[in-house]
Amino acid sequence: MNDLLFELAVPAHFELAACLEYMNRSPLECLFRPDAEGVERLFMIEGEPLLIRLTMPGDPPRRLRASLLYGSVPEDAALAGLVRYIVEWFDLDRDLAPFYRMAREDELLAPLLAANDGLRIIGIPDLFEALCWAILGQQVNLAFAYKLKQQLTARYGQSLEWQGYTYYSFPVPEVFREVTVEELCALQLTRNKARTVLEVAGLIGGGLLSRDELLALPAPEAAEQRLLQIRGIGPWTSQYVRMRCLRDATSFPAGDVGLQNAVKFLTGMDRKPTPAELVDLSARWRGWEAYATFYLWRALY
DNA sequence: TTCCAGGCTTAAC
DNA sequence: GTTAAGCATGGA
Repeated sequence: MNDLLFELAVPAHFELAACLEYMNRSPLECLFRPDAEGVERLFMIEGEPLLIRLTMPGDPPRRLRASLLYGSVPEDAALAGLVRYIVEWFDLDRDLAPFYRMAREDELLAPLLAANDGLRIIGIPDLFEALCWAILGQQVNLAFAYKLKQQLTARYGQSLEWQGYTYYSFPVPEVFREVTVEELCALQLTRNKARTVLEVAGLIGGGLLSRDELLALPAPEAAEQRLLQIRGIGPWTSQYVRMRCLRDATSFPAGDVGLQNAVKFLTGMDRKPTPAELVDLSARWRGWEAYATFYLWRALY
């Protein structure tokens, strides 16, 4: 089966190849499967698995095509939700022209534009997944964060085996209702991470926290404050979620050690810049801090 | 062994 | 409000 599901027009400054290069950064990524031409991802729609492949065929390729590899064509509402997910995943409805105009003149960003032309912030549209990914990534190296995510997903998520490969979807918050901190610690989460994951699962599963609610707040800063009320979620995590899930282009995780290392490397500093120095530096990226960050991260890999 | 990694909390000033 | 110390785990 390889049915056309839908096609989307893509904006200027979008290159699937650049996005795939980013998505391919870790062989331990378990929630999607990128290759040279496209990416595959498992969705669970009303309990039914749906395996999708995204490509950009044609020459010149100007449309993003979603093909159905496994499952049955969803009904209109579910299909619309899937389209929305793809748009948010690749940040397709954002006009990047202003960012490119600014970044082309920027000493630090210009070389990164050239090397990553058409890269967009790869989003994590699902709030629970985004929060968990951020929590798992606190204070550990990325390889280990991917390992934690893989173990959590394999244990509590759903999967589909198709043509010899196992695809996974991230667990929904509800499955953690009876899960204990000890069970998560067995997956190598620290007690703090385990407690925070369960706390967030309870809030989202209980209807006390949602992406829509955060987006409905008057300002991104308000969403950040809401997330900061949760024990185990600090400035970095909430800024990260603003950037990857709430799609706030102005979010700037100044405390991010990856960002610090990228700036150190690109400027030739003999030490990492302090968060305060990064905030000062980011003034010239105003309005596009999250995109600057995402591109700066690319200097590390 | 030491140091670092896409931090957070608590206690002390 | 700001800073320091403790935490906890794997990888280089």
